[in-house]
Amino acid sequence: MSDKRKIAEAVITRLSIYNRALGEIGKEGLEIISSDELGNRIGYSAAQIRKDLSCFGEFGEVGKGYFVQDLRDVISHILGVDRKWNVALAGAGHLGSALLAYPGFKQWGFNIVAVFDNDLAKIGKKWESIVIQDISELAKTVKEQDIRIGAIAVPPQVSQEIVDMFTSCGIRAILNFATASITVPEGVKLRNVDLATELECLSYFLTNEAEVRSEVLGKIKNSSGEGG
Amino acid sequence: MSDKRKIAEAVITRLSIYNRALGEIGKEGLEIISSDELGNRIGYSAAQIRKDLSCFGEFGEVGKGYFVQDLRDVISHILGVDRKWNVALAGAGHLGSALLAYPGFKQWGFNIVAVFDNDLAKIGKKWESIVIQDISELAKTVKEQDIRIGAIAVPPQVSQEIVDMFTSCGIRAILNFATASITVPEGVKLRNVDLATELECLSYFLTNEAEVRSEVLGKIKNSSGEGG
DNA sequence: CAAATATTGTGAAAATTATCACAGCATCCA
DNA sequence: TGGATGCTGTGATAATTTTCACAATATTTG
Ligand SMILES: NC(=O)c1ccc[n+]([C@@H]2O[C@H](COP(=O)([O-])OP(=O)(O)OC[C@H]3O[C@@H](n4cnc5c(N)ncnc54)[C@H](O)[C@@H]3O)[C@@H](O)[C@H]2O)c1
Ligand SMILES: NC(=O)c1ccc[n+]([C@@H]2O[C@H](COP(=O)([O-])OP(=O)(O)OC[C@H]3O[C@@H](n4cnc5c(N)ncnc54)[C@H](O)[C@@H]3O)[C@@H](O)[C@H]2O)c1
Repeated sequence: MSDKRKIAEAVITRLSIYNRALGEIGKEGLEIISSDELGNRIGYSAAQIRKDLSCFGEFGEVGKGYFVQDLRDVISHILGVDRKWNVALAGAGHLGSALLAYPGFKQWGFNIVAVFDNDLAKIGKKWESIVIQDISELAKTVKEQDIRIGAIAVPPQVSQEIVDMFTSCGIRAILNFATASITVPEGVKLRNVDLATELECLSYFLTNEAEVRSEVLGKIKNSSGEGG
Repeated sequence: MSDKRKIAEAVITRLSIYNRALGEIGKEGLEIISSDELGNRIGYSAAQIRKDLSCFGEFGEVGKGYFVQDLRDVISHILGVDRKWNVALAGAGHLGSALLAYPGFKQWGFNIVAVFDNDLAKIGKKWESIVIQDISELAKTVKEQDIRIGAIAVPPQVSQEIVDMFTSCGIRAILNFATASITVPEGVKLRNVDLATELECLSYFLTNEAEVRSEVLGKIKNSSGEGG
């Protein structure tokens, strides 16, 4: 059942999680895995996994399970990560530098090919082969370098400005680390990495649920936010 | 209608977002705001906001709206952020250092009071008043310093180990930055900050939806991941 | 070979979540 | 004063998401 209905964002998020798990499983040398076993590892139900996959096609072998490598290739293709993406980073401060130094992005196929700041002390400095550019060059560079994804690591007060710069030069996908309420035009996908919200959810849990829940401690549960 | 039913995690996440928006609105000097206007700013429907709040009580004034400061206080209390929380950080590498240097946490009431690593070159070094400790001291320090939240910024391969250390010394709330499939016991809340997943969702969007969506560009939409 | 076992893919049912729509109250305005 | 307006809180309704449960088919075992 792989017709082109609107797929829920939650499905995509889980696909990404399945994909990572499949990578780990592959490294262990396992060639085939059932939805049940995969689910146990990552804390989702077998039915959920099968339903999610069924949005895109039939990839399993009845009575057997899924070929780990094949399923991985399929999911990678669905996610569009069987290619490289060029990423621009705005803000070369503490967080921006950590992101730049992080080899994970490149490994996953997301290349930070340009970095922008407005601090004269930083502009012109190099990180590996990338020279930090003046923020005013953003639009030009985005076009020249075929950049499709923008990452935002500037202070909250200016984050909306940067979003606007990105969207007006054609960027359709933005990863925002600034803790601010920002807005994008329709047709642009924004994902927020919002530490304040993460911590506040933990705080809520500790305040309102932790005691009650801990009574039933013992069983293992999932790894994706619903640990209780 | 504020009885003690199980509240959906999504509600808590939004509460946190409302709270931040209320902070910004307060700074602008506005004293009262309607659910409708608040919703417009952050991309949620007025009904959604009212429903979410109604899980906890009645905080608005009919015909008027919500007192910005009062609602903020109420939400802060619900989230349990009208107090301080002690946080332990495992891993003082690139990301760990950025987190340590980030003043936001303290401002929000989350104090990183202890940092752990297993690299002898790092152990003993100071960041402001915090000395990086050997990871083996984790349990002792967590108890001594009344630490309730653990943050994980170690390499993926060892992240599950650290989770186990945290949970076995009583930590019930964990914020994980390592890109790995990890698991926690029931009664422990885990939130993952998973950049791989974030980027892969963007990649999916660019690959499968961006062109179609961009036809209807123009209208402003919400700021929380559903920008399309 | 037949019976037992494993596992998928998927309709149907259940559960959860979001939206609608409006009664009811407060405020404003003439 | 009284009618128009603005906005909340919520029951009802709609939509979405997850879980269930099983037919269909492959594999293993004796
Ligand atoms: N550091 C963290 O661990 C962390 C954690 C959570 C959230 N954040 C968020 O990430 C963002 C960056 O945090 P940080 O700690 O790196 O801050 P930072 O101050 O170290 O870096 C911000 C950088 O943005 C640059 N900048 C400022 N205005 C700019 C503009 N108009 N155009 C281009 N560049 C500009 C600054 O020169 C600086 O280099 C902030 O919004 C912060 O809330 C950071
Ligand atoms: N840096 C980033 O921007 C970034 C982005 C996304 C995800 N991450 C994830 O965050 C984690 C940390 O990334 P990083 O870039 O800071 O890596 P890093 O290598 O710079 O830092 C890891 C730190 O953990 C320490 N460590 C290793 N094993 C340990 C153990 N058993 N006990 C205690 N400490 C130990 C190391 O000594 C090092 O200081 C990784 O899991 C990575 O996947 C990082």
